[in-house]
Amino acid sequence: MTQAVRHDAMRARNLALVLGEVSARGSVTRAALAEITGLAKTTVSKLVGDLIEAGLVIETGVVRVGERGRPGMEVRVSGRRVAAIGLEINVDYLAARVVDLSRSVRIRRTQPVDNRMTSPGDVIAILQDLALSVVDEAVDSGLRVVGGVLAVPGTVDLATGTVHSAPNLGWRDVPLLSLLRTPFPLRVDNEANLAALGELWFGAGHPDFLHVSGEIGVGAGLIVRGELFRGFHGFAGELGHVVVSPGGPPCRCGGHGCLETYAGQDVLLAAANAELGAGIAGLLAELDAGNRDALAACERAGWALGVALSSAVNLVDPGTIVLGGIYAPLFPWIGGVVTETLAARLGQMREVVPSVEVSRLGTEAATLGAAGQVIQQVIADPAALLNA
Amino acid sequence: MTQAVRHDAMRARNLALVLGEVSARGSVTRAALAEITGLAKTTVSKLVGDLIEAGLVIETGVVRVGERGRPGMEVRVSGRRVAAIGLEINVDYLAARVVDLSRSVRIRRTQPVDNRMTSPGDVIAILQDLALSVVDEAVDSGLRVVGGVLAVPGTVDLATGTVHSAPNLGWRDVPLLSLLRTPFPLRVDNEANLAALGELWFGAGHPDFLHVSGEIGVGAGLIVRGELFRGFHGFAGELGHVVVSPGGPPCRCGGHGCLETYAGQDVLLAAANAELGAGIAGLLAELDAGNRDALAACERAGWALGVALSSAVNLVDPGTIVLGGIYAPLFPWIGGVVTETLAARLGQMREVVPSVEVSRLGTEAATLGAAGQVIQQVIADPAALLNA
DNA sequence: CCGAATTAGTCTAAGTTATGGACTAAATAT
DNA sequence: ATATTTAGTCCATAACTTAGACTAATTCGG
Repeated sequence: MTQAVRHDAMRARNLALVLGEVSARGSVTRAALAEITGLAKTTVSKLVGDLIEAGLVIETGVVRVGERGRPGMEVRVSGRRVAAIGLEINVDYLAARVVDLSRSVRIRRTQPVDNRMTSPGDVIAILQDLALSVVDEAVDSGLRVVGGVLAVPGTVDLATGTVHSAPNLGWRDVPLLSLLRTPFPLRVDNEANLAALGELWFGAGHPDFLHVSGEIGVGAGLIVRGELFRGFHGFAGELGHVVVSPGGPPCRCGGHGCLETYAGQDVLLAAANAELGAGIAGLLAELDAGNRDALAACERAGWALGVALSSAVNLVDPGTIVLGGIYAPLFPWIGGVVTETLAARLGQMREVVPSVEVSRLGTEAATLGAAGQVIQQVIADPAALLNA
Repeated sequence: MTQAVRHDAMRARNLALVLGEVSARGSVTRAALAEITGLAKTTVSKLVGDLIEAGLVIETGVVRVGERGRPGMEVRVSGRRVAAIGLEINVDYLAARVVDLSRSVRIRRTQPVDNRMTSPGDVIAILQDLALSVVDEAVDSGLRVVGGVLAVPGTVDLATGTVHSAPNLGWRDVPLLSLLRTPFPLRVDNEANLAALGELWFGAGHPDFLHVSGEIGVGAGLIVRGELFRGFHGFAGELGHVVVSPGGPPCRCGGHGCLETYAGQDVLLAAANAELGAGIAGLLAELDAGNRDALAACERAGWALGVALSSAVNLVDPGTIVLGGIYAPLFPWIGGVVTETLAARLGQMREVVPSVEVSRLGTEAATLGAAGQVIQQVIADPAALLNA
């Protein structure tokens, strides 16, 4: 249920409203903010004053808005004080990103580690060192890291920060959060979800799409009106196990003919006769060289993706579809088939078939989404930070 | 974005908070409300006073809560003043229901009309007469009908109230809302969505489920945390066109092997060699008589439903699955297969496979959901009604 | 070059709502 | 019969937002 609204909550909401508009518009004058929000000039001035004092917003300079009259003083979100950290454990690397409140990426750090060969305990130790060193660097440049999120390729219990199952890492029931000691509040979340959020805040721009994360598994994150759809238990978006053909190849989930058995990374590499060790780069080389098996594998994967996505479109009606992860570099070979398959299965029903686009972020999406989530939280409720 | 919060908005939200708790708990004392909401006793008293004055809430009587002390005066939502109307156009009938603010169904009216044989104009005329007569009856018993929603089996543009496409009625681009003259504000919405909402407010009780409406087409409404998920264009929940087998029978949507080609009403009847004219009753008779074709058709439909639902569960992660429409009476013959198919495809991945339940409402779900939506709106923002 | 017009931002008195604590009311326990 | 406990009201106060007066900084017209 909603909470009781007292004077302080009223103020908190208006503070968030103002900061949200400043963040969305880049820079605005107080007068414009009053116009936009419907709040009185006085109120806006006071709220902006508080935000400036807290270091969340800075005055950028005088700008003439209309033809005549006193020019306004524009303000924008300050990137000097508050920052957030995004962490990621993936199959073959650990990564950290620091993003400031204005959504500029301040620090990028990626560290190759074969996490399938390493015990969870060791991975966690390395990750903790990485996080601490990155935070030190951030603090040195005057930033205050107010929080962080850790992206993991698997299902996560958000409340406890426990990894329920991460098949690609070979992890089961690892209480990640309680094993990590960080000098900032940390949460753990699913990599596909965070990648979708990353795309939302740092990529495409539109606030309605289904973001597909092709990795060894295939995940998806659905963004509706700028918000992530999680489902009841938080496991929504398991596109990899949507049915493509019920009599198809057996899948590790127990079913048959899931999308993953057609379009997962390992399957693609195997079907293309590319070296598994070379990863996606090897496949790309084969494709460039015109390897028929590789081309056929992509064709098949694209068709399967189209079939699965047609089910997804019918069920959740996304605005557009963004292909990320390994599908981003493979887009030239699969984009066309996906679009055609989708159109063939949806064209009669819908006036508009969602367009299929490429992600602009590549592998960085999840870490950026992770850090972005903390930033978003500050912008959505700055009062929580001021009063803390 | 959120709106500016002024004193009146603060009051409006607290009013909604109090009324919401009263509605959710049946009857409560002011003291308990203060405890629950966190508002001061004084504030609760004033808010409840306003709600009583507006006729939205009434005092029911003195009740002893604790062991000692002055007994509290309980209040509950009043069903005496405010009511809403739910209307439905379906293939072979028109229906109207009047529901009061306490969610009691006050008037039920169903009128058989073969809407496939009747022009939209004539259908609308009959519906308007029905609506007016029902509202008259409601007014006679002291109710004030504050709004209504009309359920239609097809895709609807919510903003304009235009039926985009209703294949079972044979309608295309009918501007329903602008053709209807009603003495209350009216909206038009999709039947499957409203049926899900009906189940939410008048049926199962839990606030997280996927409600499947089996009719000639197969639709679904997803309820998450008590809210309907609509998707970007408002067309989410088209379960009928989720892929069961990509090489399956051709579907009117242009695709192949959609769920509808296995589990739609007409397909079921045809496969069971039941008379199409007799409708679902005919099929039920055949099943009771042990007709092998009919049993096999149900087996096949249940399997297909299970396959499609496994995709749905992977994508949207519903709390439970509720089977409504024709699947409610057919549940004894399909429920088992659906559950088994679902378990076989999901068991390895998830600890908990959503349970498959029957709808308690049958054909009434959509009209109740329609009226309920208006009631819900009043409870979510009573201030809008007070100030109007 | 100066005054009128225009727009931005601040200051102040007033309005609305919630609150805390004192108060009254109505019951049980001793 | 009195103390204790709980429900609900009353009233002075506090925390916001607001409207409108005011000051500041600019352009326009003569």
